[in-house]
Amino acid sequence: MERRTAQRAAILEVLEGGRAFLSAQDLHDRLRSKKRSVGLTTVYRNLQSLVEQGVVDVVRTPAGESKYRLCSKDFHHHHLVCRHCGVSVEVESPEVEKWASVIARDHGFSDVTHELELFGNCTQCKNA
Amino acid sequence: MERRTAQRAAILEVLEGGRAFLSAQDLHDRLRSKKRSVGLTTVYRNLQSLVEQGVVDVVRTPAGESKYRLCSKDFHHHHLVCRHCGVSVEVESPEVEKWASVIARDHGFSDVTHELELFGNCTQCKNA
DNA sequence: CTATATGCAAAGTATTTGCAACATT
DNA sequence: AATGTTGCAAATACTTTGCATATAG
Repeated sequence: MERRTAQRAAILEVLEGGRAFLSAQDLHDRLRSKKRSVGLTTVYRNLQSLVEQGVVDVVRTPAGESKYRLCSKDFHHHHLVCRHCGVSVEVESPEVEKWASVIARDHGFSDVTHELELFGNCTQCKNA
Repeated sequence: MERRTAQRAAILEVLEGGRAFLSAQDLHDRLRSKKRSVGLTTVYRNLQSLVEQGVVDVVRTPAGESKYRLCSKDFHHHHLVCRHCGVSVEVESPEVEKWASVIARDHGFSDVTHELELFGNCTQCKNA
């Protein structure tokens, strides 16, 4: 995943277009409606490599689907994600980080990491 | 899922035996080695009903598998789970709850819920 | 006896892999 | 030309569903 290909560019273009978390399927659909179709397999492969590069973040929805979004790679953050449209905000949580390390120590666990995401309805989708 | 069946009893017996999160498959395997075999489908169906009753908690591992464990249904908590053996501790986090509601308000999101789990290596598995 | 639970086999998701054709460098 | 990339079809992993049979109440 180091060559410049039309598919990769198209994928990045869609990702750069919004702040919403999209599934591989969502991305595939959007590309198709923009007449820039890319195989679903290729979408998966590119997303995976973008995740490895730290350019894209993933959240697993409670329904068990992975959703991807372009993210700041420079600071540790979590997301507040809209259940309906997927828009999201990057949020920091110094107090959570601190809490987590205290808990880890108290129970003698090492190498403790945490998974934290907030899900809600954004201002636009309040009704839905 | 309201009748007393041998299968349901066997499943509960295994769940009551430990503090580890088990996948449906794990449970199915343990039942088989105890000579109390239960169909995998039945394991899934019972787990699902136990989850609905609030008796069992689920965590989705980063690998995308659902794991189940008997849990206190009376208070909101999260889990500190060992990546190797699955043992886990229920932990409370008043500061996280508070933080989450502030974030939600600040961004105008409503009905905000959160998914939070801590993963690490327990004392027994430090080496592994 | 009746309704619910079981369990096999088959279907359904979400994602990954094999591999030949293809495009980038 | 050489190697990385694509995309279809097939494989995988987990979970759910259809349906006939068994069983609790």
